[in-house]
Amino acid sequence: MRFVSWNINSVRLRLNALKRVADELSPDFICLQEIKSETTDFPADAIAEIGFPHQIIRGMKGYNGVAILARTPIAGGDTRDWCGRHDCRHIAANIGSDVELHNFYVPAGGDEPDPNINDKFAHKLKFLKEAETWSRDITPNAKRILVGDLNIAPHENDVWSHKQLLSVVSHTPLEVEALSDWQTAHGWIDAIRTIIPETEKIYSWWSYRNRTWPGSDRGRRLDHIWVSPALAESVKNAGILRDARGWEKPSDHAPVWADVDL
DNA sequence: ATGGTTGTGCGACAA
Repeated sequence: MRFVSWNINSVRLRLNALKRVADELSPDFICLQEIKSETTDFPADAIAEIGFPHQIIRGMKGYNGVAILARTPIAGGDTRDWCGRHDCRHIAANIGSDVELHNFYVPAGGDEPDPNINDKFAHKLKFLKEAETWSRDITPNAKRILVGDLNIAPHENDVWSHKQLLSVVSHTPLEVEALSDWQTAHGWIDAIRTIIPETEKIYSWWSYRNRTWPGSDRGRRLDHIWVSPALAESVKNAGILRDARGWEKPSDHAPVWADVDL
């Protein structure tokens, strides 16, 4: 089964790009973040025509919002609010008989990497801590896939310059540690890095704010696909559709994908 | 050090 995770940055604005992702990657499941659409305004029919009639959507006006798209029937999973907010940053589905799929959109965290003066950064850290606790409490042996825009690039080769980004939100040691704690709390395995070694620089996001694409390639790997220990040996391939960042009217994120034997 | 761009939706705010 092929899984795609993509921060689409407005689903209504990028239906054509979504179709292209579906055509070029032929995924079985697509997890979207930042759909920026109320659930009632979600372009469900158009996406059904692309080949994904089965949809679980959690949207709100203007901001955030996540969705899981599937070719075959799926059931709504165990989703919840995080940090006591109804801000549509997580949705889950039960796929097949014994697999959970979790789709996350972690808060970006603002600009200042100090939780004492930046509420957004404090929110990000709290969210990561709650996700860690959740990961420790869920049953240990189930087949699970966790994807999303986690808004953290953990490794040196997940950013264009480790040194220059050490105090930039998304790559600070505090966040990297919090992400690592989340990951180890359940033994989550970084599927993309099981295929593409940490010695190779790979990115999934390039800022709109500087004209770095594709020239100077100042990217970060903010988007992730993790699998539970039960699926450790089941990741067969993975990658990032870098080209999508160069399409007309692109999202600032490229889709990431992984093939998992279920 | 600053500002750079995009999206929602029509004024900021978030990223």
